[in-house]
Amino acid sequence: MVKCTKCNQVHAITKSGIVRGMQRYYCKDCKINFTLHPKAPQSSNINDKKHMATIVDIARALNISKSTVSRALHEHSDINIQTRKAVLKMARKLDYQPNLLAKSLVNSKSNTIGIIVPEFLTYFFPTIIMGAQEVAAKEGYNVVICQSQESYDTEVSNAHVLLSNRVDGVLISMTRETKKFEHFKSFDRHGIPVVFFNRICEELNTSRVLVNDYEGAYKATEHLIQNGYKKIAHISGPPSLRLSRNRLNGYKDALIQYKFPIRNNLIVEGDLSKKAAWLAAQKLMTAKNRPDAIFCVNDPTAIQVMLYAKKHGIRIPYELGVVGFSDDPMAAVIEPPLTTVEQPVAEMGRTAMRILLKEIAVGASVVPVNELLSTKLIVRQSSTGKKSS
Amino acid sequence: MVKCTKCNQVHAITKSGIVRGMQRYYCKDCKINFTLHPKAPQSSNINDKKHMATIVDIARALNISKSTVSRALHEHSDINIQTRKAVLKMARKLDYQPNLLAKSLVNSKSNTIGIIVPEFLTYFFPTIIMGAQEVAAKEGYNVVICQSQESYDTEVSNAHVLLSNRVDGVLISMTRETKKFEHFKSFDRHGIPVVFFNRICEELNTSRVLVNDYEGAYKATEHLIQNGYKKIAHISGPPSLRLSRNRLNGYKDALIQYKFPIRNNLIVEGDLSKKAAWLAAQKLMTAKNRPDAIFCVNDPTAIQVMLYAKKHGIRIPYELGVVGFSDDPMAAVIEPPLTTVEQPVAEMGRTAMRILLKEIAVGASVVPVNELLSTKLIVRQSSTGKKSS
DNA sequence: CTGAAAGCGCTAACAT
DNA sequence: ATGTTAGCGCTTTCAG
Repeated sequence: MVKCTKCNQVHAITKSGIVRGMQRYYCKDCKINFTLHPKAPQSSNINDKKHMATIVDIARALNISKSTVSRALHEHSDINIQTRKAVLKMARKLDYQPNLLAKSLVNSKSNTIGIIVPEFLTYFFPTIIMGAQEVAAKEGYNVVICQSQESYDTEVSNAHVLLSNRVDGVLISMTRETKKFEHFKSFDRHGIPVVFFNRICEELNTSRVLVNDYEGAYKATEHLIQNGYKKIAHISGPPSLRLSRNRLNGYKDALIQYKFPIRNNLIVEGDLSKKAAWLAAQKLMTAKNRPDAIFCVNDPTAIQVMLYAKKHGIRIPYELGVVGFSDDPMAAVIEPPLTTVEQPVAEMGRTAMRILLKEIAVGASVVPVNELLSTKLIVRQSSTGKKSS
Repeated sequence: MVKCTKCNQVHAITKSGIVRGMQRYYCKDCKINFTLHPKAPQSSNINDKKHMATIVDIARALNISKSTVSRALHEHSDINIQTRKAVLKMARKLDYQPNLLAKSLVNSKSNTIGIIVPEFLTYFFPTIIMGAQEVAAKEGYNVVICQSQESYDTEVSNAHVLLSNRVDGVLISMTRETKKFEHFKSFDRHGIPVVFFNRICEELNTSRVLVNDYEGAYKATEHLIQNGYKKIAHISGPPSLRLSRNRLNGYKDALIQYKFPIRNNLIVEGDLSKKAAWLAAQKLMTAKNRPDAIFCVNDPTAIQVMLYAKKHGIRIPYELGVVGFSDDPMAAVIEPPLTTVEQPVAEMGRTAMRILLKEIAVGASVVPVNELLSTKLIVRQSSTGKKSS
């Protein structure tokens, strides 16, 4: 309630325009115009434990304008060096922390990158994130990480969160159950670049970073063949993911190349989870015509196979050869050590982030790139027992 | 350059106050006042692929005020149900995504929690983060994760980033080299609640979540004693961390309780890293009077000890008993399976986040709580060879 | 070299 | 039930 400065009454006041940004009032009784001046800066506010200093606080303390403070803080063109020093000093004194929310709002640029991964309990995604963060940090970007937990709905909600937080770009590895892509497209609609890695979205024409899954799988299968295994099975990933299909194809083509038959009962579909891996192992090893080797879509799967074999007294590598994919640290520790296809995990994160930051910098829609990193077979003892036995 | 609306000249123009938020100009030549009206909303803007719809776009489209839109979007008190529906429909049509940056700025509340961890490559911290995220998500909070990488400088910079991003609260597990705490105190200075977990800061009077490290270590050591081991060594963590000291004390007290001598040459300080663990194992096992069991400060350390033993043909558990701490998934996979002290890792994250959110909700400085979660000894084969042999 | 003003998108107090 | 206004903290023309 505004009171007249003269009669101190409230009932006869009407507004009468704005002058120099201040509301002007008119008292019908006293017939005067007046403006309410902002209350003197309550010093209580600045001393308030909770108050975070702003550029206005610095400006007031130095009796200069906030524009000058802003410029001083940004080593802007030509600022009086004295002024600059004074501002910097005061900023430190007031423990000034720039409010990036405000800055982002003004600039329509949050300097934040979103990452969506299905999980980060196995070593794979954390390592990718580390690589990505390393590159992002160098360029002054922050990273917010979302876990979709292999759930499509969660992934959709992750996408909204990132959009609402106005991230400048997004790195994505899809869930295994994602079949609709509207939530990804909305990034594009708003001009937010997206780079897929590892589990890419084939329906969208964005940049992608992958390892050569086909080649890795081919080498793994070839290795088993060359080590004397005859009935080589494969536990695959969900066919919705291209990496599953590529690894499956690598496996098949190696068999074909070496004139091995492709038997459908030796190909069991998993979903990359431990549980599915265990069931697949069970299915394969209890069949009449059981395999003497298994190439697994990833290391966690291979490790479940080994645990299953151990539990049932199946000797690795003599009765069963096993090869995995990823070189999970566990692979080197399990007994016998697991042969696996090493992929440059951290490098994948770095590469994806590098591409993304470039797309952000360029701004306009760029031609998507497809980066294909190569793999390397790491031979350990889980796959070398047949020939020598 | 403002041109007079009448004479179209520029030289005689001066400003003459602001009316209804619009700058008013005066042409000295023509002696008229005029206002430059904002150019008609360029419809190009709305159709612009990049443009993100705002409440103003919705308001304009519906010819209502933005407050009404804001209210409709928030199921506010009493809004005409028709209006609400229209707004919601238009919001969907324009693919409206609320700008949380703006919202946070206005509310001085970002609905974001910062987490600082030393690393997230072992399973431990990712699991904690998962637990924390789970609780945060339920309350509508986002989480931004920072890795200090065991570096004090990085940790300081992490703290600044979180402060600048105006997180509403912070969860921290310190680096092993943090000895100064100014960067933590600044959270408190700005009224941002902090909860430490696992690696707490003893100098700060904040809430903390820990497991009963002492008790876990005591049980582990007691277990080794009861299984017939006589010369029980300990590879500890850096004494800067309280958890190291607590585990060390648990170890010592168990020895004392059972009237075992405490020999300083059987206590080797590690730093939780693999490398230090390997060196510690080497130091212990090449000493004249080598131990017949080692209680390790954590599982990664214990695993290095086992790998060292394997490499040098030391048979576990017969010549050397090993116990770890944490129940890392690797512990169950290594051969022989590793006896370890299980701690409720995900629960630790959940508890810490619950406490933090409560402190945020209460607002004022609350009495810090100390949560102590309990541990459980998981007996596997790495520690049960002596008695039976 | 510095200041004044506008505006980023939103909420909320106030006024109808 | 809806509109008006101010302001969150910052950057960025524009005008001296």
